[in-house]
Amino acid sequence: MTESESALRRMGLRLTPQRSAILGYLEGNETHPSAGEVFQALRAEHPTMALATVYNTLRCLVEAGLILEIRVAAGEVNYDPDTSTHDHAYCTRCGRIFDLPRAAASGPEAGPPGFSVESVRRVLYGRCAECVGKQK
Amino acid sequence: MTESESALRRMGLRLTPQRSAILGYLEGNETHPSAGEVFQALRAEHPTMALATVYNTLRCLVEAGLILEIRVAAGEVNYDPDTSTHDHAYCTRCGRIFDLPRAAASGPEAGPPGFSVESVRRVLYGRCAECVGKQK
DNA sequence: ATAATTGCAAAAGCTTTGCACGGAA
DNA sequence: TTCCGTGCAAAGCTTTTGCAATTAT
Repeated sequence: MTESESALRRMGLRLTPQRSAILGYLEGNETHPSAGEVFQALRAEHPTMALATVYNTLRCLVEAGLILEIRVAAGEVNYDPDTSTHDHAYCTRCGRIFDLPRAAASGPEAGPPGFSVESVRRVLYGRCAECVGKQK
Repeated sequence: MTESESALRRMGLRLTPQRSAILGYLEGNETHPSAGEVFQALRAEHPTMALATVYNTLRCLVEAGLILEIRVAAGEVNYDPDTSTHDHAYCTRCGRIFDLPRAAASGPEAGPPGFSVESVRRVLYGRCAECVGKQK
């Protein structure tokens, strides 16, 4: 059983084949897939898995703190299995999301008066190396 | 004619009553409304305005650089008439979005190798003063 | 006059929900 | 055995699109 799987159990969640598959796909995955992409990727190996199950599972995993959800593009939520502190760079042409180490001095984390900060997200928007200079 | 309106003209866009109304509603608005909220707010004064027009107009204004779109909550895009450099704080309980001045030292703005940065967004997630301590 | 823009309605995505069956513990 | 989780289908939302009629320039 992987570390993530035992973490699931610790959260009081059952370990089903579907959850194993989704966790296994996310593990070490740096593509920041959306729910739909996870579904497509697992379809070959798990033809009966429902898209709703993918959504349900991803929500569970987020609530359990095993993965992060990131919102950089309109119309979809992407998931990141790396829960350590880091930033993201989003290419506005190809849509890819890159991980970035967060610099030590990334600014004060103070909100408005009385605001209790739980997490800080930082996203760089621009063109990735492959898309720089290309039109449209 | 307001500054925003002449800016519209400069972009080669026509100045319609609907666009004036939307610009007027956004001007100085600090609530970061979604398209649906803009539509609801203008409904009384402009009963014939279509929701699609609101969406079209907001997209125009974003492309013209007159407003910013911000994505902090799932399922909707919010708009910010303040295009100056600043950050946001999002209350995960009540959903309100607050403006934050961006500190001078807000970290390096370098992406992956070859990445050309166009803009940087920073969001603090947490509980606002009114929601801190409240349950759920 | 001309072409952009609107309103309306339909459609397209993404995501959630209800419910009966099936499987993990 | 228990009841959580799955699959399926339907519904909910936000957003986009097609097209005829309207209107800014």
